[in-house]
Amino acid sequence: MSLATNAADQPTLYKRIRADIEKRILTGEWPPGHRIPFEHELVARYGCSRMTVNKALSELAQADLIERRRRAGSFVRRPQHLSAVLKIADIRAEITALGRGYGYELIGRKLRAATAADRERLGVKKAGKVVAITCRHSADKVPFAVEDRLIDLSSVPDAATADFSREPPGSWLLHHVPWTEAEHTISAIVADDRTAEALDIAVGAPCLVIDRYTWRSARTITAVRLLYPGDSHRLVARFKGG
Amino acid sequence: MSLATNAADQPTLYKRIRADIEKRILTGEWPPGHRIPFEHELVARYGCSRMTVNKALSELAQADLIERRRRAGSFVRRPQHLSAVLKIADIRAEITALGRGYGYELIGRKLRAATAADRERLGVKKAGKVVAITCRHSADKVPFAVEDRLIDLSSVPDAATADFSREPPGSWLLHHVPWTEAEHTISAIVADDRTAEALDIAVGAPCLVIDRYTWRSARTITAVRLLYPGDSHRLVARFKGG
DNA sequence: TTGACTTATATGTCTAGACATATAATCGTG
DNA sequence: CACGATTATATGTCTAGACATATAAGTCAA
Repeated sequence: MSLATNAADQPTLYKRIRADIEKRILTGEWPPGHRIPFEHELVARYGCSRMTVNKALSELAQADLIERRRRAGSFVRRPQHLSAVLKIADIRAEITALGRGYGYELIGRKLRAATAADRERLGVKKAGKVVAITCRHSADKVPFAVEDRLIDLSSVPDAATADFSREPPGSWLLHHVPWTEAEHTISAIVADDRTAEALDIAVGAPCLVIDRYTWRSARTITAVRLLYPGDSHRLVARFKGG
Repeated sequence: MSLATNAADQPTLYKRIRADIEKRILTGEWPPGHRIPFEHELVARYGCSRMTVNKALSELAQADLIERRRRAGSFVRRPQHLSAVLKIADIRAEITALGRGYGYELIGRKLRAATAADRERLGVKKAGKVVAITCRHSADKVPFAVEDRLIDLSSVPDAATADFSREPPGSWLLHHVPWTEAEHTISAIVADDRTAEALDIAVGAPCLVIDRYTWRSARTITAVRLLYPGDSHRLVARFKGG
């Protein structure tokens, strides 16, 4: 005989409040800069305690949809710089997710004392050992990307003995080393002889370049350059915002 | 004579709890999958009420750093697909932020009934009017990007009368139309005659291409293609993750 | 008009409870 | 042993208060 305690409302109250406000913001009814009702007004409107509306508003603030100012109130934030969540998965996962057959080929692997160029690329000052890896990823036997990677062995000693002949270094690192920060730089180049051969495209064809640097608490882990055939591969970023 | 009520701790308690846990996750001390202490344990450790630790844990969950499961506990999430926040600001803001002089030039503007190609590009089915705009952005008098844009007038009627000869359409839209969702596609091409001339680069030089589609609640607003000289311009994405 | 001081107020944080609910673990039974 | 019913438990939500604190707004004197 026990019925739902809250008659016919699926979501919890604070979620309903949050969704109500979010909707008004996204539909433009409350434009950027608009002052949202005060907490005590929402308390009156929804007949709940202040902690409940506070939770709803706090989450909206955490999501950067509104800005809260003491004594002044809460305001709809203006569409911040267009920011997109660019999902760049591990290449193997990316190809597998596309339902295509993943292929991997280790082209070269060298363990050496860091040269001046290596140190500059990794952004470290003192000397140390590094592993340099070149490899190729393919999808359904067609070259998908070539990878040129440098791993700092003082940050990741295990990489010296890891077997990269079958497991791609990106996947290996992802599962062995936690990262805290990274940076991508995206640019375009035209294929030189070596790149053209590796990707099986014409010399002078466009290539998309991703340079990725990964750190763990200010300590460099790896620097990698990925080259994709530019006219075929596409990076897609989807985002939401106010 | 009034001292701080809480002796020598700047941040509030729940923020300290949150920061403590975040640190352990980011340093790898608590790896992905690790169960973090139960709320009642944290309550005992910090000597506070459950609502306080609950607030800390809820925020970590909202930030996708941990996952909370009823009866089971809270767990460190595994590094989701590498996801980067790619900040692609309004071009004018981007150039200004670099401390360079922004220049803008409207190359062409046409108001027309949507052609089949327009409709396909915007992803709409029924006919309607569109504005097609071509323009060029420059930094310190040097071509920075050329823009080729289509605006759906059924979504943004004001765009028909807006003056795009001085204000770039991107900035105008950003300030007049709230967006809810967008998608970027990044690729590389080599410059053809027209592009080479517009960007003042050689024919066959690499170009970075960004195609951006913007919607407002499933309604297409605009489709834009931006072409950047590929060897000079770089998109930088920074991100954090577990 | 300007600057310094005071006050009012909205948000920020916190408590000590309460009941709801999903689900892992246990217990019985066929 | 397999499977369904029961129980224990950690999180989820909520309340009715409390005091802290930043700051917009008002007050008043120079």
